Amino acid sequence: MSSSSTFSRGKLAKLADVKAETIRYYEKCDLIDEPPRSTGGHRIYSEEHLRRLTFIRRCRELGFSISEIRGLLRLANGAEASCQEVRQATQAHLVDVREKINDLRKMEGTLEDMVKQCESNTAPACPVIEALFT
Amino acid sequence: MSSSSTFSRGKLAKLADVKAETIRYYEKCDLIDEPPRSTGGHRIYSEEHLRRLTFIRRCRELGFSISEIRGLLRLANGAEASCQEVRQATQAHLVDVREKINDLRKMEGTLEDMVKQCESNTAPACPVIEALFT
DNA sequence: ATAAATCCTGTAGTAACTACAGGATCAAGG
DNA sequence: CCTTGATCCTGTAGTTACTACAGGATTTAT
Repeated sequence: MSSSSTFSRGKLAKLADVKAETIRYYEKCDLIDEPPRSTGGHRIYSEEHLRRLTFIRRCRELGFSISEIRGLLRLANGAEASCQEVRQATQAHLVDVREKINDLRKMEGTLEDMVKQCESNTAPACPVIEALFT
Repeated sequence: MSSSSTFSRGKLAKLADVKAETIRYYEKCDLIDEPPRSTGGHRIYSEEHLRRLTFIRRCRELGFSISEIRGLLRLANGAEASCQEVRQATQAHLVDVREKINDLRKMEGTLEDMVKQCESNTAPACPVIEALFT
């Protein structure tokens, strides 16, 4: 049933679109299991590792922290009725993301004002610098 | 002319709305000058330090990095014709901020979709988790 | 068989702080 | 003046999520 390809760390990195060193880091963080080794000590990864690593990368792209991902992985591998918990975690994270957007919008507005002030300025001194000091 | 109050580190921290330890950190980063010391070795800050620290805090609130602030402080203390350079630095930073907002908006959209999928789900398994694995 | 590519480990560096430990000093009250 | 509690001193280590070595060993390709 399951194709049973195996990969070196570098190959897995390419397939999952993650840097090779990052894989070692995720192992240290207990996000991915220690894989079996070759006789020479090289890590040998499976399709399952690839799946899991892809999941982790997607979550990181969505801004989940390592410990949040740990939680999601627990839910993913746990009992079936995890959908509600996943939704709650996602919603909580959504709140964070929206807060960050709000903060950045405020910054954007202020920076826009600063640029405008600079543009309309004819005096020798910079009014923006002055304003920031006050 | 200039009132010449002096402050301890803790007092300065409160006045500038910055943590006391952060002041020491900024000194190590060369953002603020080493102040004179009391006979016992305690730092003695002046109004000028307060002005500068306030400037730094404002900039941090606008998302400027320490090294960007170093640049702005150079402009602020330098020759008069710095307004154009300040505008350029601010505009460059504005581009960064807008990029971050865009990224976060994308995250927001995806997270909203995930929550919706979770809400309309009646199956035992969570479709979101599945999707992230694929 | 040999050379190039990849892998191994452990450690240190990044940004911008924050949090100690173990003392010394300062400010206020008695 | 003296005590006591608050604050200050230094240096170091921790935080997050990686990234980048150094100095070898192993694997892969020719």
